[in-house]
Amino acid sequence: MRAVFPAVCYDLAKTLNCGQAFRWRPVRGGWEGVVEGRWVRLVQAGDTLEVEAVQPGEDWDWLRRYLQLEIDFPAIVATFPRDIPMQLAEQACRGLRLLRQDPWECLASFILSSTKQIVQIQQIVETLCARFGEAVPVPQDHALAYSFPTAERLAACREEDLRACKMGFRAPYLRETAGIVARGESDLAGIGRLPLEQAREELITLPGVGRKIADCVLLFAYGFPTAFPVDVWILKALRGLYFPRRRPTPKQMHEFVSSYFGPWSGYAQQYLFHFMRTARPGTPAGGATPSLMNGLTHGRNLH
DNA sequence: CCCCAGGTCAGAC
DNA sequence: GTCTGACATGGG
Repeated sequence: MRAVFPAVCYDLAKTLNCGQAFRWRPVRGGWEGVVEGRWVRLVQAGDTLEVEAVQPGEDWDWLRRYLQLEIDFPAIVATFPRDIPMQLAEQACRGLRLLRQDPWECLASFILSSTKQIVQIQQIVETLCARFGEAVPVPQDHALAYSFPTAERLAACREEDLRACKMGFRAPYLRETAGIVARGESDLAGIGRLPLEQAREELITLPGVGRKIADCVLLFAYGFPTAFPVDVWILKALRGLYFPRRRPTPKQMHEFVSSYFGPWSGYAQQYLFHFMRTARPGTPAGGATPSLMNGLTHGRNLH
C-alpha cells in the first residue's frame, strides 16, 4: 500500500534521527522502520511524505498519529521564548517534529538509554527486536523486520539473555519493569489519562525509571506538551545559557524551565537538545563548543 | 591510559 | 534533603 501525505514544514530526517525514536534507518533515500508491528517506508519529497506499508486497507490513522501530521506546528514554534539561543535552535531544527510513540516501546527503549550514546541505543534496541520481537510482513525480497518485543516476552527472558543484547546493568531494570507491565500492575494505557504530575509519579515507581526517563516517555509517547527531560546535554545548555556562574539545583532548574519555555516547553527542549548536539559545524554530532556557549551567553541580552 | 555517553540506585552524611 | 560511587559497554 502506498499513499502521499502533505507535510509542510516537516523535516523527516531530523524528526526520525534526533534521538526520540531508535528504530529508523536511512535506506536508499528514504527511511524504514516498524511502527506498532507494521513495516513502513517513508520518503520526503518536498512538502509531501510518500509512505509505503505492507498492511492491506486504506486506514492510515495509525501512521498519521505516529507522525503527528495534523498538528498546528507553526503555532507551537511561535510560543517559544524569543531569546538568542532559541532563535538559533529554531534555525538549526526547522521542521523537527515530536512523534507520538507506543508507550511500552518508548519506555523500554529509554530504560536502555541511560549513559549510552544514541548510536549504541539504536544497536541495543535492534538486537533486542531481532531476538525477541516477531517477524512482521515486509515487501518481496526485503530483509526481515521485527516488531518491538512485548512486555510479556521480555518478562519471560532470563537476565543473561537480555545482557547478551549488550545492555549491561540495564538488563534487570528492563526485565523487572517488563514484569510489572505484563502482570498489569502498572497500566500504561491508563497513565496517559492522568494529569502530568501523577503520570510522572506512576512511571517513576518503575525500576530503572527516574525523572529524566519518565519525562522522555511523557513527552514522546503520551504527548504531554510540558514534559521536559533534563539530560546531560540540556543541563550543559541551561547552565551555560541561562545560569552562567550559578549552581541551580535540579529542582530550581525544573521550576525555571516550566515557567520560561511556555506551554510547549517539551518541544522547546527537543530543539535545544538537537541544537546542542549538532551545533558545531563539521561534525555530525559534535556538540556546542565552549566558545559557542560563551558567544551566546555574553552576546546580547537573553531575556 | 583517560573521559564520556538522552541515568538510576543505594548508601553515606 | 544533597552528594557519591557503582553499574556495562563502546567510542574518541
